[in-house]
Amino acid sequence: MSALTLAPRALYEEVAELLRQRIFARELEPGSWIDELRIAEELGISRTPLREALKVLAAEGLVTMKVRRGAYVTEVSEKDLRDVYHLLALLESDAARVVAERASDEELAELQLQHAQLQAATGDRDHFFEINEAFHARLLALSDNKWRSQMVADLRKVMKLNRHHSLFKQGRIEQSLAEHGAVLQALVQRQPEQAATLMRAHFNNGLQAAQ
Amino acid sequence: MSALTLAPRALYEEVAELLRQRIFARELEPGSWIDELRIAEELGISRTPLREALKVLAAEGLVTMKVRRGAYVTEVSEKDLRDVYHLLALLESDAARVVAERASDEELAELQLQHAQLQAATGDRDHFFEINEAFHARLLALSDNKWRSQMVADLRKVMKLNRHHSLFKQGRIEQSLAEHGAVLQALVQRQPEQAATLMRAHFNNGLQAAQ
DNA sequence: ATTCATAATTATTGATGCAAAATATTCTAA
DNA sequence: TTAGAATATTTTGCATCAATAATTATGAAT
Repeated sequence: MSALTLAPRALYEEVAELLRQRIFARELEPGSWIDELRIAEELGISRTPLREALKVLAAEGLVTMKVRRGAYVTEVSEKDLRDVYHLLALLESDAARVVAERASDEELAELQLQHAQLQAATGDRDHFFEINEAFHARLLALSDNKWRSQMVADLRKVMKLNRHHSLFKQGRIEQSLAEHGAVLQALVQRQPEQAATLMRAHFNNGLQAAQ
Repeated sequence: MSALTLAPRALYEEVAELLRQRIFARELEPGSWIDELRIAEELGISRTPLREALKVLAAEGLVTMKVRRGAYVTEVSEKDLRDVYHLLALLESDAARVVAERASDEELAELQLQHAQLQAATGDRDHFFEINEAFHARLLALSDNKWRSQMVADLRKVMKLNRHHSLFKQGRIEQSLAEHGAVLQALVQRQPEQAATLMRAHFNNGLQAAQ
């Protein structure tokens, strides 16, 4: 990949990203033990940067460290998923409230553009999912609180760990699009409480669909 | 400490905790570079567990890693502090709402006991601070969402990084105690929205005092 | 005297090696 | 045949070592 040479990251960062992808792709299954030696050999690296990467993932909640037992892919229970959705609803609805209050007209127009792209992507599930994430990420960025953005990013990673992922359900895509549209309308009309309420509902519906 | 032998942790965990204390004690100042070699020698350990500890602290937000430049103690700006307080208000007020709805009478009685201890500690600033933290931690635990507890714990660490700490201000202790009492009353009277509102006010006042 | 280039020093990053601990296996005894 | 103990193997965790990158200092040229 050419990006690696252009934006040089430390090896442990690269490894952390690769492990994330393997975890989300279920190549590393929740509950399973992560064989340091095997992966280090496979990647042609030493255990040192791999161990540092595992500690980063542990802080994100994707893996769980056990003393003298090594690293395990975190298992996300039904209750965990409910708890995570609860927090995402809380944090992102608050973000929507802030954006409705403080974003510029240009920034809101940008969100509308992204929503239009989302509308055009209902046919391609993976593409829809990608743009959907970008929309939420942009809203977060507009709410201008890097700590919240970081927390939401971590929670979303945990959410993706669970096999019952809302957007995987039939019919959820259309409903999700409609809910996004409603939130967007509230944002554009500068109705903070309405935007927050609709965003909360969006997550509650997502949780319903995931169960 | 005898606890260390009873609950054996990995060395990097011990080191992480020690670094946290040094950071909070301002022995390591915000913005300053962390000399790995020096600290490793000082502690009589190798740099490997120290580096792993630094990555844990980086994930918590206490230190910032720069590529090929090592670790720096995070500098918390005024805006950062406002943003962190905003999130703490959001998360802990929600926790108060949940506790008012779902905690058992015994659990609420336990909180009342802690509040009584807080009342008795207004003379000793450090002691008051300690019990205050325990009260908030207990409330969080009762709200039964480990992801929120983890996030709040991380945010509180960042908050403690800032030199303008609300409880350091004169007169804030008495006000803080009164606000705690009001929250507790709402909890005992099972008024979720009132508890949430009062908790939000508690944090907003804390932020005012910190500036 | 100042600026640019080169060299030297310093510190981070990654690899390798070793010891301790935990688990699995095998052997013996009941 | 099964249970328990001892041994062997596997794997983590820490230390040491090597290499790469960055910064600073020194020297030369304009």
